[in-house]
Amino acid sequence: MRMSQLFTKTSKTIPADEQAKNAQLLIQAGYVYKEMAGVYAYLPLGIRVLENIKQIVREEMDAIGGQEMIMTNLQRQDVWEKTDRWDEKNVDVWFKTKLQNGTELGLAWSHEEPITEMMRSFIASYRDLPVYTYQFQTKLRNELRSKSGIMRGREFVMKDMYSYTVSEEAHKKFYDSVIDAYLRVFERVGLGDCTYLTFASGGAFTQFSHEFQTVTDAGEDTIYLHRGKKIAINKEVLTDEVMGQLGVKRDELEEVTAAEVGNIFSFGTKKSEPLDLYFVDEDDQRKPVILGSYGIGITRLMGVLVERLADEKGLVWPVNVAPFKMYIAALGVNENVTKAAENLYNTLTTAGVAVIYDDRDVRPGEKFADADLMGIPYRVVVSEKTLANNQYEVKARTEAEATYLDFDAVIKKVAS
RNA sequence: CGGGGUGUGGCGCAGUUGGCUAGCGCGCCUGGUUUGGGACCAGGAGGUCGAAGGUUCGAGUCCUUUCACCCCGACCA
Repeated sequence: MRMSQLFTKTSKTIPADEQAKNAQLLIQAGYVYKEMAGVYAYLPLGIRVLENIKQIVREEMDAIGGQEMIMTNLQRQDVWEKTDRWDEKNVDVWFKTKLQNGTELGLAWSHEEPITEMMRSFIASYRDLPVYTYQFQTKLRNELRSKSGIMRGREFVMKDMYSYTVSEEAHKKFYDSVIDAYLRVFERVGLGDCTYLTFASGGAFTQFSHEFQTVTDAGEDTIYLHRGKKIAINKEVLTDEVMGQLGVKRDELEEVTAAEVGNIFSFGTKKSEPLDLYFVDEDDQRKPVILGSYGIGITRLMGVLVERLADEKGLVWPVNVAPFKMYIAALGVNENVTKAAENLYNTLTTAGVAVIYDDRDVRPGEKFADADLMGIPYRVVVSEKTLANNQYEVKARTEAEATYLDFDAVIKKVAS
């Protein structure tokens, strides 16, 4: 991508109507556009980050047997009535609308019911199980108050996975594999060292559910960390009994604020019974299917990355999720400089490496400031000075010192 | 939903107790000089002050209603 063709612009000032650091920086750097409170559009830079995060999640979900699909945003009333969740007294985040003939529809705030209803078409026998399916979907929630920028919006992207298994044992096994997969996801997006498997309130079928909480002041939850065991307990379930079960002592725990980036939950037969999702086992016995649901807030994760990693100069992206790996800044309007920069840009682009080439006729300071604000992991400077030694100046976003490399070394640096 | 705050060119802001043709910085357009950390000079375009109603000789400044946005709280399968 050439900087001169990118339609978004960076701004020298932060938007006055945003308080959250993630929203301030993402808007300032041109990653997102605020349509209204809690509703953000993802611009060319923003969607690249989002897609990179999704791809990591996709790979990990596929690795444990997940099959990707996508449900609909318009939902039926009758499906939700089966679990008594159509009523706004029970679910207060509904957006609803009507067909022209007056039929009421719901706008998807979750997909547990519709997807389970759908599975009746495909699950009849134990031979059809297990099923693990997931999607990346936009959820619409009529939150009373949105806040924290893209971390708590009325419209957001979530990866939600659902498991359908024959027994509690089979469920438990998959559930545990999801925990491992999630930990790999958070490791790969660059939050491994500050994201904790957290014990939270369960439901009718299990004592606990599990959350994945990333430590950040921008979060909304209070959790108690056990750094040694790399686990945490949500404040809502912190009791002597729970601490005893998990083998931790109160004075080993550290109270911190965190953001929930993932949640996994066992439903048992709580959904399958009212929604009539049964299967027949080897002994011709009719049994309800065991359900689990597993979510990762994709857009929230992006917000948390900003909150955790940004510095006083702007955004900072880990290489794995950055919109571009390298920012090529050509300094001056010199012909040789332009030629060398174009060559580097073309070589990397042809090799499939995402790089952004600042080909604008602006002063060096502006290019440096934009490279920093946009948070591109590596910045390479091409100028008469560097070319005099047949070299390129390469600086990591998170480091102060630059190194000088020749052409092949620059390629090697980002092509790995 | 309760409490608090804010709406003035694209962005960030200033506009004393109501008073003349509504300012400033950034950005934008034209020309020129510049080119290693957001340059400089000259000239220019762009707002009717969130919206509606009212008080007044006169309203960005006062009153009423309303909309939007931010923050705190409550809420968050």
